[in-house]
Amino acid sequence: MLQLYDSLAREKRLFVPGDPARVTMYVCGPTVYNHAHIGNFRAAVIFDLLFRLLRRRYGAAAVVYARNFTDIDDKIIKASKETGAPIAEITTKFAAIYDAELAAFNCLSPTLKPTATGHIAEMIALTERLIAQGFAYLADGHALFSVGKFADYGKLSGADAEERLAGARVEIAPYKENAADFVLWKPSAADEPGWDSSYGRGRPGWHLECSAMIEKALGTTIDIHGGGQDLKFPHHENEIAQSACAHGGAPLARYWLHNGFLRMGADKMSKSLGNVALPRDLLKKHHGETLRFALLSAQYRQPLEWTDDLIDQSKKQLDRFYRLLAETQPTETVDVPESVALALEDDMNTPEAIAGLHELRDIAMQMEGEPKRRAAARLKAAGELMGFFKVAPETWFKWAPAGEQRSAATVEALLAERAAARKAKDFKTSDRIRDELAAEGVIIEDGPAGATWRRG
RNA sequence: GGCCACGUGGCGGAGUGGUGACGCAGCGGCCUGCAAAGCCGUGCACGCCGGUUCGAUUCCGGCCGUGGCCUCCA
Repeated sequence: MLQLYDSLAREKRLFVPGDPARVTMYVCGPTVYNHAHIGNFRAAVIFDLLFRLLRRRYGAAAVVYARNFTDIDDKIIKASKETGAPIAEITTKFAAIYDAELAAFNCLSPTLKPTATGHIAEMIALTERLIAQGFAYLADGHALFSVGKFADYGKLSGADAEERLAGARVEIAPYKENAADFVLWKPSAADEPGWDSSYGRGRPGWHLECSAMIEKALGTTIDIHGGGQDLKFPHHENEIAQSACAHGGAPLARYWLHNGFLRMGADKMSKSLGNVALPRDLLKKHHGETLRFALLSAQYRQPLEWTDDLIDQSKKQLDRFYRLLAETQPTETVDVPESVALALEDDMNTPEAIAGLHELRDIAMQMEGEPKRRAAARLKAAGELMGFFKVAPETWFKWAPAGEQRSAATVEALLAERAAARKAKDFKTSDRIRDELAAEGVIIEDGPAGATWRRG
């Protein structure tokens, strides 16, 4: 019984897909003109988790998850003009980086990764339909959506458009019939990229692409639409309006999910504030799985403080789990224990699920032999559902940030030297070696079977 | 100004009308040559003021504080 908080209904609702044999989810992806920041990744990781939960419940083949790349946009045009690089080169590059970095966070690849430029014809057709039906109009080379024609406008964001605009700081474009109307299509200057349409050469507005891609890739009404809180207005509000009007009133999505933000100190993390942490930099110092754990340490709708301490705590918790897995080497496939599954199915209560992981570990630690192995397998299954335990425990404990680290071979050599010293009860030497390695982040642990080492 | 969230112990962060989150850090102990890991034990937590209630951190009202959206944004 999967329950999800629906932002439109403003309550938790039992998830019932339109067709259990084809469950559809769409999430707004990045505009690919520079590096994503860790806040962007929170959304990606959260919806990856939901993707995993849906696959578990309905079968991997039954879930279609689409996440787009916005690859035509004024910021991209600007980046191209500034760097001299062709637009396609910029967007291809940053889309590839985005995918690769998310893979390091143990995110599964979405089923579909549509691009805006791959759906120009659909966007033009959608706009023509909206114009023909009187929901949109042409003015000064622009195609504009007439917000007044859609009675439910504002339902998602909780305020009608006029109220919002009352406090807006933007100037109203003179060609708009009403201040709240938004652009479907805008004209392109000669030196700007554009496509020919029946209403002139131009390019799509931001909101149009998602409606067009959803319609083409997933259908008229999808099960889940996800994105960050800040996308509610105007982006999602506009998507809802376009799609509903183009589809005779059929809703765009059955469930709307919005994730909360990462905070850096007192503020929201954002590029304009300059307080961003980039996965690109973080991955140089931390394992992607540690960062994934950190992102999941708060419930997805709540704000989360992003600090170095949070990353450290995440690493330590994963160490505890990996330690058990290293010791027991479970390989069998078992069902995900209820404690964790139920927590996740309750609107993705990841903190409670993580508490369940700790409980599973505690249970296993009290056992010996085969029962311990089986108990460890349960922990492994639970963690894997959340996208953890992707690597072998040995790999986990020997992982080091790129470069500058002492090689495994020299650590082993020093360990042998230390073992000899300990045998001779030369603890001064043995402690010196341990301290030396500790200074480099290599931790030695003496056990009954000799010393082992890990990177801290 | 309009709309919307949130305020839990040193820190991160769940949850609940009446005992326990969980984790990190701390403290005491066991284990260890010493450590580490592990184990055991440990800590007057729920912004303030009213109200409802036998009883509120949990419900209601007010206040204070913080944050988000209203402009590209996860």
